[in-house]
Amino acid sequence: MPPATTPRTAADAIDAVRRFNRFYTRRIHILDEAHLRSDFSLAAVRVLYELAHRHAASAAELARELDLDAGYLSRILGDLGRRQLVTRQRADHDARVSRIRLTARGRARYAVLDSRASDDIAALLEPMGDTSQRRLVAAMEAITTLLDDGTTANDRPQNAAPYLLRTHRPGDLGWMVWRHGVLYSDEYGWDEHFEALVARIVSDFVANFDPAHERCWIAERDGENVGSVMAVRHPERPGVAKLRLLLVEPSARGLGIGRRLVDECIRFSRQTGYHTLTLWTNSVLVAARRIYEAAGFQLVHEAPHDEFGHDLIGQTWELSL
Amino acid sequence: MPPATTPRTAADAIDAVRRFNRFYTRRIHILDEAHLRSDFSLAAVRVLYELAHRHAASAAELARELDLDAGYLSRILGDLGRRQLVTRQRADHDARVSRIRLTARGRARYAVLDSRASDDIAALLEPMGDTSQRRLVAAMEAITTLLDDGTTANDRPQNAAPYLLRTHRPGDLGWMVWRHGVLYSDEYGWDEHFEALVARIVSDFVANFDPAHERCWIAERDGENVGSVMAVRHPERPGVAKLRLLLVEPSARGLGIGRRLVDECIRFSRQTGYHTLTLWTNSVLVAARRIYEAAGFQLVHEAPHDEFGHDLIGQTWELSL
DNA sequence: ACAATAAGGTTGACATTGTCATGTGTACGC
DNA sequence: GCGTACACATGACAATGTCAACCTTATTGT
Repeated sequence: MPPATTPRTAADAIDAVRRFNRFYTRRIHILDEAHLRSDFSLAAVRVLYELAHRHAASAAELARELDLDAGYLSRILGDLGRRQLVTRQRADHDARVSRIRLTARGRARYAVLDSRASDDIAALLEPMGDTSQRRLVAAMEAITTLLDDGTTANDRPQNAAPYLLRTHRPGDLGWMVWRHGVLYSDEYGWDEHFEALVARIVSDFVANFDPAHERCWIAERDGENVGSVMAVRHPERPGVAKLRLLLVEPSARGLGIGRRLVDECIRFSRQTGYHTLTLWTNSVLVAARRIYEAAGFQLVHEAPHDEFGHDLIGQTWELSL
Repeated sequence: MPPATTPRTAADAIDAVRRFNRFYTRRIHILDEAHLRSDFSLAAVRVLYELAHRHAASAAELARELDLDAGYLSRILGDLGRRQLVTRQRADHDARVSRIRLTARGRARYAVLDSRASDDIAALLEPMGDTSQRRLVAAMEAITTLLDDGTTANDRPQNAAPYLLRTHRPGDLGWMVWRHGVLYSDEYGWDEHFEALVARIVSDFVANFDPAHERCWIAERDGENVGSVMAVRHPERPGVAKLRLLLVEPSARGLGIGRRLVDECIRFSRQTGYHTLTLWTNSVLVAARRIYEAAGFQLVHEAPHDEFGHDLIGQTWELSL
């Protein structure tokens, strides 16, 4: 998984889309080959699919839905009818249109095709691992959602939030170390000591984990992690929670994710019974600072330090809950 | 389409993939229509594309790459040749194969097609907004990466050195935590305690780092990390080095990367003056075990443990240098 | 050196798939 | 009821894809 290259220009995005089209035209040929092992054409299979998933349909509906030529479709239906897989009868309300339905026979034939296709996909997914599968499915759903709007029916409600928060899963903690390391190196030139600090925090989190009083949130979009934060018990001060490892991927900034993560932390800390939420940050992180200020945090302490390979000013912020 | 749900069962994942296939077969028809406004067939356009993006090709290469019937392709090329868009000449090294190249004319014709296709995609993307565009591209890249490994990769010839080794850079240590967490969870069901252990190892590595006697290697392929290992001083036994965090991505297995990483470790340890190289692993990791055995490591200790949420047998292996 | 075999490419015959124009019957507004 | 639009069917045909036979050149094994 490459660090999801964000397109810099419109041309890059266009290329990426075209590259995907080429990739998927090749691929779809391979994926859709269930029909090759049957005596149905791809078009016929698609028709059968549509019929199996709606009670009855008119030819015009099918043609529109599948983008088939009316004449061509007529012939496909004729053939399916001859093989007694579908019935066609005049619609009551309009003698021009024909109600097309699958016969029991047709339904049975389709079931075979269907399970064969499922098996094919299962074979594709099987060696893949849960994490990858989830990512694949999420990415496919994202594409569908993003492209669907214009052309196909707008029958879907406005998908509410383009991201979701969840607690951590295997791999997430490592992801946090990785992305902190990469982004703070890229954006501020911090060295590996920062990455090591994050690794330490993460490992301590697991070592001392108290599910009732501590939590880690991951912001996920299209199956891809785009943000994180955790709330842990302050090691020395009872009743005080510590917010740590707030991060939002550059590609997902400006959506209010950082804000949302901090809010979630505050809500949790308050509800859990802490009286204070504290955090340590650095003066150079201005975007984060704004979030903390807006949430009501007060700057209580500042001190210069030179970890991470730079002269920095560390800050402690606190919020009374 | 429901708001990006994560699949609960394998069946859900299969359905999701099939849904996407159906969606994209419809969609690709619409996206790829640039060729409809030209006097080239889709297949011909694909051939032109391939030719435009490589210096020259043989018919067999094209047929393989585009999954076209040899006879069909021959005819397409014949037609393109007649229209003076490509030239075909015998290859020097093998009189059976023909070197096929685009002529200047062909290049010009392709450029028109190409820009038309770009315009189409641009029109698709234009109303979309930056964030959505980025999401779309990221999702497409994710799918390509996830699906590409298995099938298309096989077509790729064994290019000489498909990977390179280097020492670690910012982000690499976090990457190691992440991938260890994900892969051991996917493949063996290990829990976050393993991930935390890796994070601890990584953070200790940085805290005590002695560049002259310790090192971390990353295997990189196509700019992507695909493997790792590190050699560190044994904390208690002077003169003993420890090999840790050997990992190879599933997509890059079978290329001898694991072997190579271990060899590198041995070479380094020997050269640095250690007298022994030791490592801790688990009996379930059979692939790794084979590498250690082949490299001459001896099993010196075994003990059951139940970290990581499973009953496991830990093993210590050693090699005299 | 030579036969057997395989690979690259071409061609003819053919099947499948898709397109277009046209025709028939029906619905509907005026 | 007349004109127009729609649903569907059909004929004619073009485009696309498949298969097997064939020629030529390499490669392999003996």
